[in-house]
Amino acid sequence: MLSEKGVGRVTVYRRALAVLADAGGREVHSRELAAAAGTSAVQVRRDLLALGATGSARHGYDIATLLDGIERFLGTALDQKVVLVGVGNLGRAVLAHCASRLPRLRIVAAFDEDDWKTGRVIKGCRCLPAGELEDVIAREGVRVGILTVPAPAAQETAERLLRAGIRGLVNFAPVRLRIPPDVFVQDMDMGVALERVAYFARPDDGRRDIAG
Amino acid sequence: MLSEKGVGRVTVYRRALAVLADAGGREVHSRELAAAAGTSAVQVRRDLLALGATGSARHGYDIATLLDGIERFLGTALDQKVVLVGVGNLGRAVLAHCASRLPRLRIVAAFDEDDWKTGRVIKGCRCLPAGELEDVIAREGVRVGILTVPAPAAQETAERLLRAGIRGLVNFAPVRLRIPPDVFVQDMDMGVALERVAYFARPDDGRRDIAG
DNA sequence: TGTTGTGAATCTCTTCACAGCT
DNA sequence: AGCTGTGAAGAGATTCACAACA
Repeated sequence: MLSEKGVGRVTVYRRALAVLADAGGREVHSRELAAAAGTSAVQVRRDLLALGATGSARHGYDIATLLDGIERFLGTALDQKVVLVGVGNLGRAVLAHCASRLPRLRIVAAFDEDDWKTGRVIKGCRCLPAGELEDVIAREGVRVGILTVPAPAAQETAERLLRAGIRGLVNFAPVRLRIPPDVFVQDMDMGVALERVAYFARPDDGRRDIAG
Repeated sequence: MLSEKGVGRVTVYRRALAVLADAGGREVHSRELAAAAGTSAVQVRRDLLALGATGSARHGYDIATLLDGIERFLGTALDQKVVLVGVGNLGRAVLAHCASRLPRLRIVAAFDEDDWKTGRVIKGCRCLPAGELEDVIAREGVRVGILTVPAPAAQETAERLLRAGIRGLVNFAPVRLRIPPDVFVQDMDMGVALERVAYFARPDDGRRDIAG
């Protein structure tokens, strides 16, 4: 009942609402949420409507009710176990980010090929040899994986994760994964992102019409 | 003449084409490019058409010609100077990634508040005190910035970058930046990404109909 | 036969416009 | 007066279907 993009926006609303609630706020208008989430007020109202929330013309939306509604909508999504594969620079950065900002998504283990990394605790997360990947995922029932391995290892690693039971992936490797469509993949390709920004920020901002 | 999303896809095509060219390939069919880029053959043909490239029914597209066409389309975009602000875990990971995979986007400097980081060379990139940010950007004419600072510093840092002349940003901070619409911003919010994946990978895959 | 090029249809998301409420 | 709720319109992107061609 809510678009794929909409789910992303709702998580942003949740974040903004949590801040407002912490600050002692009681009510919020769609316009404010829109500003916080970087979208329009109409879009906010549509999204909130789509997940059953409702507000009053006088006071807008009740923050506590809204938060509760979003939590109910997201359901078990926010309290899941996660594994991360590839404890390089990026892997460590992601581990740190998750630990400090996403406490409810528990990273049960990080995996790496390098022996000298395994056995240690990195950013509060135990690091295990890649060989134990299947065991841990199956035993813990993990459904979400984060891929921070080098590009050449991405496809093979993804397949291992899928075989072990993973149902959703955040893929930081600059590679398009070839996997069945019933597994949700979110690509985080910083190369593409950077080149896109470079394109739209380029000095020659003149339109190129029909072929250069 | 090409959508915002299309530009992102074209950069992926370019990557795939470079690999094919290195392997000695001469021609490529839209279907192959589609597989490499994770999209459909029709989409590829539309994109290529939009940037003026054309193929033959017999042999598909000529790889060299296509690469050349894409380079001409992207123009100066790929050879730009970039600055990065925030040399934490994530910043270092991004520096390493750029150095190894995006050699043409030259990161002229990384900035950080912490004195013990500045003055050193990290991942092949000189690290300067944040105070020199405006000077370097103006002097070098940098138009692209990467934000890897902590969330609380993101808005203020972004404003400093914009005042100094930055026209496009890759924002890794989990914050919606409030900046003028003529500056291109690409958000790379791993929190949103993870929560979205968690949602679509959740165990309770049952549809929730009209309100819970 | 298999592929490109492309008008038309479709689908999805977003915005507009405004009725209804307080 | 200002906000929510929502049908209708609009804009974009993607897919369908097929003509043209080698």
